[in-house]
Amino acid sequence: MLEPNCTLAVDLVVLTVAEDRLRVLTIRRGVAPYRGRRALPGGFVLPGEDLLDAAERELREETGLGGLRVHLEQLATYAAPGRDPRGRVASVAHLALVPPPPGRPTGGTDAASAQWSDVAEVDAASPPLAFDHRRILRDGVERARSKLEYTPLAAAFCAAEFTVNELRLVYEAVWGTKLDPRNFHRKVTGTPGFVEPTGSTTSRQGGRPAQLYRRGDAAVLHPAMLRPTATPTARRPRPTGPGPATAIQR
Amino acid sequence: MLEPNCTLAVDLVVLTVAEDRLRVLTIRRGVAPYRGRRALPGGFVLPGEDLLDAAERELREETGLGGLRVHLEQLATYAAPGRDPRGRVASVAHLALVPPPPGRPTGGTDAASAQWSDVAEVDAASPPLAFDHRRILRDGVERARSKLEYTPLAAAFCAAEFTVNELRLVYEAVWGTKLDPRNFHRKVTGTPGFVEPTGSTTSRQGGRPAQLYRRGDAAVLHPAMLRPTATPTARRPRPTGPGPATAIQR
DNA sequence: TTAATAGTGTCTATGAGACAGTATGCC
DNA sequence: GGCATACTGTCTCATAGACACTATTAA
Repeated sequence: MLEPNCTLAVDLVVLTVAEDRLRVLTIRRGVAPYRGRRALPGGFVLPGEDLLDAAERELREETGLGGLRVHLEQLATYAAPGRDPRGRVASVAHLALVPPPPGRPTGGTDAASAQWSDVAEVDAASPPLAFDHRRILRDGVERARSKLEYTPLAAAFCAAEFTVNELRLVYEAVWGTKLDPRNFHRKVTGTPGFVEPTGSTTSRQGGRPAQLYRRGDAAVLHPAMLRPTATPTARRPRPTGPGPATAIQR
Repeated sequence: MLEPNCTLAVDLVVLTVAEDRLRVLTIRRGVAPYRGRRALPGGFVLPGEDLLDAAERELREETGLGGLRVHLEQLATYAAPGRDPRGRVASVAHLALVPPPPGRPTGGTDAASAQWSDVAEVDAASPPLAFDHRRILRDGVERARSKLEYTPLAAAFCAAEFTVNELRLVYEAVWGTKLDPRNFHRKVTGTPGFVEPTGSTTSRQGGRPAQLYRRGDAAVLHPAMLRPTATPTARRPRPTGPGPATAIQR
């Protein structure tokens, strides 16, 4: 047998979209170190427990998100020496995407007060999150942003049935951009496997009733839903003047 | 202080392209468990050592890849209970992309014989790689494949200066596809920040001398180099017959 | 009716892929 | 010259984005 030399933990970046903003679940630490500080929910991996199971258990225990459909995936591992004053702790961070929670999250055993907060505010908060959780949060948000580009995972932020409009609001909240509703609609319904119509409609928005959709069965999107880029294509200067369009090389 | 409950290790998926094939570095295990089996190089993280440093050290120690430029990034963490019979081991796998090695890799301390092998052969080998290394290898290869799409990382497989042709051979080896040399050339040289001309040329291929390039400074490619898809766009049936091109919906 | 949201059509610019054709080296 | 590789031009189709327009409900 080997001599154990570190403690294995999981931390959770739990994201949702509520009131058109990207939100993250944080807890207030009830014990040292960083007692009283906000932190990402997490905890130690039990003997005989795999990482994803530990993350799922913590999600239930600490956040009271019992029955929700969640998307859960491993994010990255953080094990810098000194990141935890109690000793060598390797934290395997996980990313969870959940639909908007019905009410306030309920604190569990060691989570004094779980709470949804605006991601930007948490990132800029003073004092910052405990440990290296600010970095983990940033990595998680960036992962979520890029996953929305090439997977149908935005639906994980919605209820089981949703309208195209609701899906667009998810994209806008996560990316922090505005999208053209009409082009978005065409793109979503035109990408095979992205969404499936349920056949029923809803008029919860007012206006013409909208079709309801379920998440489709595609694992990746073809074509992808690319984020609008600041430089639409790195804006190569268009040849507008007279003369040959191609510059002489060499 | 906390009671350590696991052992922290790093494993390496070291990939290169040699003779137009994607190759992975494996070692033969000199100690139990899985003694005599092929495995990915790796080892335990030292006290006070961060993960990436451990991976870098193992890369040097175990594989004799001393002075090479390498790209090294964290891949994922594998910690299923029972994955190592010696006890609870969390392996933080890393992905390394290296230029074609000048000679045979030299085995280090506990690596009896490091060796480059065809990725497909290793994946299909019997007996399979030790531990869960087959799964790790697959995840690493898939990561490399998709990273080539949206980053200029293919250049990590090349010498410091390379031709467009050499870069294309990298893509073809990693993706296992053929690419049109002419379109590839236009795309690579037209994507800002992908490659930078050095000004000099080479005629190592025979034929007209080729420009030499260095890796550019872009972190991501705009536009991306997408893998050719089996279904170019999920092939919606093209309207070829007479009559209105758009089918009536509903 | 108006307001509001849902959804379609169409135009333009750009990129992907196919492939003809030109450039420049070595034999 | 012949051949091989490097590179450019051009055509076609698909997609992204802009935006006019139609559809269907509630008040």
